[in-house]
Amino acid sequence: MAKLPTVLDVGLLAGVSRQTVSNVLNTPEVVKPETRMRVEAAIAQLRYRPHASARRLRTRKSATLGIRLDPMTNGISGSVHDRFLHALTELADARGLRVMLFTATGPEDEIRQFKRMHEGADVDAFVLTSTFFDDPRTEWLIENDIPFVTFGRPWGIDDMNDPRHLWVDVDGWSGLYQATTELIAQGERRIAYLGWPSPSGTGDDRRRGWRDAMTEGTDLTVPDLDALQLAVIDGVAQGREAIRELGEAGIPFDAIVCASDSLALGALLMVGPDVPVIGYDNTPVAEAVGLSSIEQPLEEVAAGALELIMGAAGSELVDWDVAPDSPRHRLVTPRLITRNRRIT
Amino acid sequence: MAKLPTVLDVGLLAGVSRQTVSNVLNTPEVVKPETRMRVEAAIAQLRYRPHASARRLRTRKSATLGIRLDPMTNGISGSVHDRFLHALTELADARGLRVMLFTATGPEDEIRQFKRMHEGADVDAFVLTSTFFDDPRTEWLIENDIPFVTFGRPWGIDDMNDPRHLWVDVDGWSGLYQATTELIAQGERRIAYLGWPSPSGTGDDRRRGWRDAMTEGTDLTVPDLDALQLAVIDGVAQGREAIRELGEAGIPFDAIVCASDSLALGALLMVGPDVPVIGYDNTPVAEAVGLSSIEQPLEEVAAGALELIMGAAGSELVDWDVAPDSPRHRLVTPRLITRNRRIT
DNA sequence: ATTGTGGATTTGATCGATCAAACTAATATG
DNA sequence: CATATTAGTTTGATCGATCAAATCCACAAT
Repeated sequence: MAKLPTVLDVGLLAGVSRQTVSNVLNTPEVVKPETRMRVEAAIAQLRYRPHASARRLRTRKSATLGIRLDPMTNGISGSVHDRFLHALTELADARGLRVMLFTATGPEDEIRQFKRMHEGADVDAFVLTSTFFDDPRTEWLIENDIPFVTFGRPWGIDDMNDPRHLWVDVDGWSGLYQATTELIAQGERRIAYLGWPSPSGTGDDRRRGWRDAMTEGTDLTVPDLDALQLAVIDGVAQGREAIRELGEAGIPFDAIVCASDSLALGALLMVGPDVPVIGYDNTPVAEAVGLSSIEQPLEEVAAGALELIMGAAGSELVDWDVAPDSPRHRLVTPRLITRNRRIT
Repeated sequence: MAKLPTVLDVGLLAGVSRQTVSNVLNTPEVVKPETRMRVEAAIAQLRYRPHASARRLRTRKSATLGIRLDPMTNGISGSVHDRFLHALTELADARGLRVMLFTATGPEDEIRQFKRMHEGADVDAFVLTSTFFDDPRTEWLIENDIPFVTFGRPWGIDDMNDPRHLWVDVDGWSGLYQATTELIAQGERRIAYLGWPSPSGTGDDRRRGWRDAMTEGTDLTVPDLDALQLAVIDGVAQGREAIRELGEAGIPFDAIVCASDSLALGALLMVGPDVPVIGYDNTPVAEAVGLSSIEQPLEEVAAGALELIMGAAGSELVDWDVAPDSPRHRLVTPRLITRNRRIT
């Protein structure tokens, strides 16, 4: 295995010094065009590639993002995180960035990992998913001045407009509002909401979307809405059970909107083909059984995350002193995918 | 942001040289126990962490595995790759290894990525998934002496016992054999096989499992089996259509075993609740609709991959000159998960 | 002819760790 | 007693790149 070429080898061949080679690579504008072309030819001829670790050691940058691989991907909705990961990796790749994975047993362990990877110059920044109320991870990252962006709004004490905390999120309110409004337009009146118990940032947000649409679009009273509003732990069995109980309680309903596809599938298995059901996440399951669902535009979320932290293009972190007016967060709108039920 | 401590700082505090600190970290057995303890105390006090890039520059090792993130294996079975990735990341983490992701537009592009990441000392070794006939990637990696392990047997010209090619795989033959045998034991006779067109390494392997079980366990003739053997592109709609055509052709069947959950779901939507169907991969969809399916033990696959390439423990690549008898491949056995249909 | 200016390029130092060789002191060998 | 031997530790060099400062050079202004 022949020794790999270095900047020096390239320089020797092109008749310039190592630094000029480095300049051609990093700041081409300072090199005279004809010199640059000669160096570029030498680079091509030797098939030179910069040594990533050497560069990182010197620059203290790694052009790498760290992201935790969620341990609890079981269940249908796991695919959301995975699809986000796909989109992120592809878009990062297009910018010359790498994505490094890690796992953690809990928030404290995750913080320990942050420290390790950041100190070792393994990663420049982190992408956090599944943020929750008063998340200790964001707190710690802010204190330690480590760049990061979250997929998910800060739900706790943290000011949503804190400029030190970048975030992208999907407007769950809008998703449920769209779904509910669509059903109302189709003539449904008593539309039930099958969601999760409070407090849950995303869950409460989605529920409000349904409630606002119902208040505006129907003449149902507050007690009516309260009766149609179900809150259970996420899961197919739980969704099914909740709808069964609703029916047994003698509360009539014409349609159901849900906080997840798991719940929606449960509902759907209970009510049969005649009651419209709309899920959330547009998972493969929804597609397979022909369930209408709300699609999160994860490519857009991933693109937003990268833009917030690295700017519109490139692989350098945004310098907030230089670009104080860069946007700090982004809310993307999901869209309703309408399908014809396939379960008979 | 205070300057991070280095080996020198630790040495100064412990009253030893930088090299001794390095030895404590890498070859503790050569350091006198009492010195070692003093150094360890200093490391703890300063919260010293070795700088990953500096170490990599010197050692030319990165303690990192590279794995390609499949381009949106949309559809239900995408979760297999993702589950494998989860298992791999967790097990790698336990050994102090990192997993780095990348994407590629095709085999040639993937080879270009191999080169970049390996030369830049970004990764020590690669894990390949979804190998296919005469895969050019394995060819290239072998030629360039870059360590790798594949999830999937070499299906082409490559000798399965080529010691330069490490692989782990799931015994698809056994999976289908188990499923078919189980159905025969339940009294089914005319069991159809819904699979993919040849040539397909995994597909052909699974089909053979079904055929062998049928030949041994029933008195069906070769023409019978040929009639019951369906080959279509993977997908819910395709599976459904294939079974519809089978019925229309007037070929009777009592049960169906499939090469994937997608096909199985399609079949299941066609035949209704009375015909037993068994899928493959045990995806969330299978769980949700109560479909029996063959589970691939992906944790075991991931563990196997790591053991082949890094030895039973540790984060150093196996040195084949030192350990010429290390195993070169591993075949793990899947198991049948039996469920009660939930689709009514 | 002298000095100044700015563009283009080169040189020396450095990032943090490990390797290879050298050194020290204590023990063993002939 | 002189010389190996060995365990434990230190010193010098190096990995490949980039930063900061120095140098070189052509050309203009005085």
